[in-house]
Amino acid sequence: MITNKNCIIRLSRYKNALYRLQALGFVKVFSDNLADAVGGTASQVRKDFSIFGISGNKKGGYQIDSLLEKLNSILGKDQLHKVIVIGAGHIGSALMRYRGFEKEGIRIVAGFDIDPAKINRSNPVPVLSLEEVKSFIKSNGIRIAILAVPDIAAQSAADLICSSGIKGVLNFAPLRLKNAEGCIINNVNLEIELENLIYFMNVTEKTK
Amino acid sequence: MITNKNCIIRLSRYKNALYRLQALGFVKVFSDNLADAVGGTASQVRKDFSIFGISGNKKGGYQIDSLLEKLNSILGKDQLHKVIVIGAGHIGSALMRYRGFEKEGIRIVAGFDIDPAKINRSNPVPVLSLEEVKSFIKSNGIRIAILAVPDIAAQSAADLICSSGIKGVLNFAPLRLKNAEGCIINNVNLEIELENLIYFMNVTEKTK
DNA sequence: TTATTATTGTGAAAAATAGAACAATATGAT
DNA sequence: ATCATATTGTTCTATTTTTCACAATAATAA
Repeated sequence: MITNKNCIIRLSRYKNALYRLQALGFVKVFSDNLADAVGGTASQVRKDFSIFGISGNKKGGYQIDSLLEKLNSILGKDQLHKVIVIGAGHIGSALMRYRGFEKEGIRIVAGFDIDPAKINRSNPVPVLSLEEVKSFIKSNGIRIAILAVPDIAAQSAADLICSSGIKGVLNFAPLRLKNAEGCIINNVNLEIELENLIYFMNVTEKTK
Repeated sequence: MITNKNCIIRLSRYKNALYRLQALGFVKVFSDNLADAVGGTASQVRKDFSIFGISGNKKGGYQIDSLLEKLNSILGKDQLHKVIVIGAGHIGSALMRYRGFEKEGIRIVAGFDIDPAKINRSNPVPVLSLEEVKSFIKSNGIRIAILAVPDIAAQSAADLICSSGIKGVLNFAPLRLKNAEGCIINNVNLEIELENLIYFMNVTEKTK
């Protein structure tokens, strides 16, 4: 079992690059093309593929369509993923309106908020009461949630959805959550991303 | 020079955990407390600190306030960072309205969009025309930009702002940008984050 | 057909990162 | 004042990740 997060991220990047190449009319691709496209080395591309038993043709490179098939299968993209958003504040609402997920087979099917004023059942993506979330998860077989609530509410919301059957959480609250047994939590922390950027800006500036 | 991104991310997490501990009335902290708080090991905490010449007291742990001072200085948090947002779509607008950055010394001072309908000079965070971005960056000494434009527009927008003096970009477009000399680009790719989550959900499920 | 070339696939080497172990030592107890 | 204890700082070890290097081989050319 591969536990290298960066490796999986690279697979996603390869996949995205391959779609772009395919759109440009390319049919096959070499490891160094992909390396250029995602910013790595050719041997890392080949090693990544070899880990997952993906093989190409000596001197012939890789067929883009069959490569995409394999990557999509590894990444679980051969099925539609229904996702709910917890928290209909600025970030949560933006995610519900964001159209970029659809083409990745990710559909946001509902949002939930504790504030009655935010509830709106007639939205394209309806916003429901947080009280309904448990039954919604169960009756719709939802496995993935995006958590976009204020940090003070994040842990209790995480506990609620994980105990309701959610298996994976993408957490936007700037806070490390204790994850329930059998539930994976990935964090997206914009403040930390910016701090990181600032740190590396500063050190490269000083080095120069 | 430290190039380990994860290490810098951990520093941010330590910092955040320390503020929480401080708010709870704690004055000193031990490496294992911090390890628990951010999910690592005590020796990694001490190692991280030692890399940056941060020292505590044998048997006495670390003074939270002086530790915070040092971490904040390393992370460049002893100054206010003015940030602009390129693209006033769903994500860009949400970021402009997001209040979480302020307490981190990050102030979004303006947004820019190519669509005249999006321009609004009387907003709390004004949305200006993309044509003005170069002069705005120069006259306000802006060094950091968040890029939240459609992927088709991302590279040209990145080229524009980098050539105007931007030194760091947080890119939300699901696309790896070629970075201009002297400009650092960090990517936040929500599709890839979700794919990653899905992959690890699937493998842990199969393993079980 | 045979030689040449380009590219893969992978094992071995190197580099980077994390973790364990423990001497050094400050603190508090007796 | 001495002892016992808790905790740091750092060295050493282990693990993970990346890169190198090259044999194997498929495609192309002569």
